[in-house]
Amino acid sequence: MLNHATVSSQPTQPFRFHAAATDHAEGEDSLWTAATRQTFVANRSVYSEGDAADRMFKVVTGAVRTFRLLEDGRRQVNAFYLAGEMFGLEAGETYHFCAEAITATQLLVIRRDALRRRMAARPEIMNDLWRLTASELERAQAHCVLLGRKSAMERVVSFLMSMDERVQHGEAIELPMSRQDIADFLGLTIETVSRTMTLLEEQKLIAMPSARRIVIRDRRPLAALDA
Amino acid sequence: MLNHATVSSQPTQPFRFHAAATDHAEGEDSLWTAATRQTFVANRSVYSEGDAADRMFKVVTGAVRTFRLLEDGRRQVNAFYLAGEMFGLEAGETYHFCAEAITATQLLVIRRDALRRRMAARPEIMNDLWRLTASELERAQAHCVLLGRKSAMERVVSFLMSMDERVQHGEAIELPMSRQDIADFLGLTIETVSRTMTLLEEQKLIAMPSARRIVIRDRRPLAALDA
DNA sequence: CGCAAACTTGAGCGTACTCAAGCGCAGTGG
DNA sequence: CCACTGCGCTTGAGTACGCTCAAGTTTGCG
Repeated sequence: MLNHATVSSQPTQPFRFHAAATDHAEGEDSLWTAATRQTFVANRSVYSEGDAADRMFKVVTGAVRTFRLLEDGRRQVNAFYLAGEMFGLEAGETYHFCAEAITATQLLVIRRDALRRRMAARPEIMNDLWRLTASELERAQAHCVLLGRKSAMERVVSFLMSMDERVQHGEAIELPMSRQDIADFLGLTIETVSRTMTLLEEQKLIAMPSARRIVIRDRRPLAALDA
Repeated sequence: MLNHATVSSQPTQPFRFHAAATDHAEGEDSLWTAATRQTFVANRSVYSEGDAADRMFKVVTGAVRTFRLLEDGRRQVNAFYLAGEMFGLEAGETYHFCAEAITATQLLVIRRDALRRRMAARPEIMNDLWRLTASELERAQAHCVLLGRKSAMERVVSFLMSMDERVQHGEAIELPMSRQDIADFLGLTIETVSRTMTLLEEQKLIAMPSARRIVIRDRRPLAALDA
């Protein structure tokens, strides 16, 4: 049985099953050992809105974005998934989003019928999947607060702090996604994201060795903005 | 067993179990017949953020809002729940939102341990609750698109269309919530909501016999705006 | 090295916000 | 019966934050 005490308390972070579930012989590993591995080049679609939701994924390396498009091309990025994070779990029959690899990406893929078989054998798995859905819900709700009520500066800081927590960071945060991806995630334009980051750099709160590498220089005021 | 084919295809609408599950002797009713009934006056809190999530609710009459507050008083309304709709289901141990009665409201209340007992007896119920969580997730994600990428006009129209579908409408839509509630739901200010509705009225797309009563006059262009 | 894509910067604009006043309706009391 | 009051809503004027359009600049890759 999976460790139920490890549901993330961080609503901005995708759910992960306990990484060190060594005392659970049939824990996480039993789910993903049956999985196949699949490699995607940058910008390759994993699935599209409306596709039959017959698989679930876990990022091994790389990064994935899920998003929705409006008719006129406006895009809302729903979430980014980094190494160790799972996505593509649907209760219904079809996906409600598009998912694309951001960079070269390796995914573990588990078929839904395999999932169902395992659930039949060990009903606790259903509970775990429910909690995964619930943690995605929590994340989406927190994102609504950001999109509905926060300024551009607060959004960008919130994003950077979240990435900082999720990336295994030696010094700098490596951003796999473009400014356009970030903008579409935060409900801003690419120019506003760029300007806001420049402002943070001018205020010496962050450093940008390159556009995709961010170093947090002064955590305190950033955390305050991320209330 | 509940009718699994009835997961709402409308992401903007809270989930309802099939209303006419007459062929399922132990369907929805078996869940809520064990429930107690509780009455709330307008603006009375149902639960607060951080409270132990030990109960789940179903609106009999009235309306409920769930929301989150930031330190400085900014508020994001997550959802409105009308008659027949359920809320307060959490996978974790505490609520992530505040819930308040908007008007005088009657709720069915089911305790979580009762829910757990029923799940133990009939595991399909867990599946139904998972689907309820999943439909809330879908709604939240659709709301992210609205908050991140839609104009004030599109947001207001989207809200009105959603209310129109959910309220059992004879002619007019009766809004239980204030302009402030709507504004905090749509990520706008009260003035913008008011101005936008006035504009819709001037364009003869809606009529407002009173501030809380809205009549859809020309559905076509409104539906186009709600793409 | 050269090109294209990604990112940054600048100038001007527009949508939605802020601040403020006015309106309308329901409830209350003279 | 009607003024009074309070609250919710509307309307107005001015502003600001983030967007649009348009160069530049940097980066990565062939």
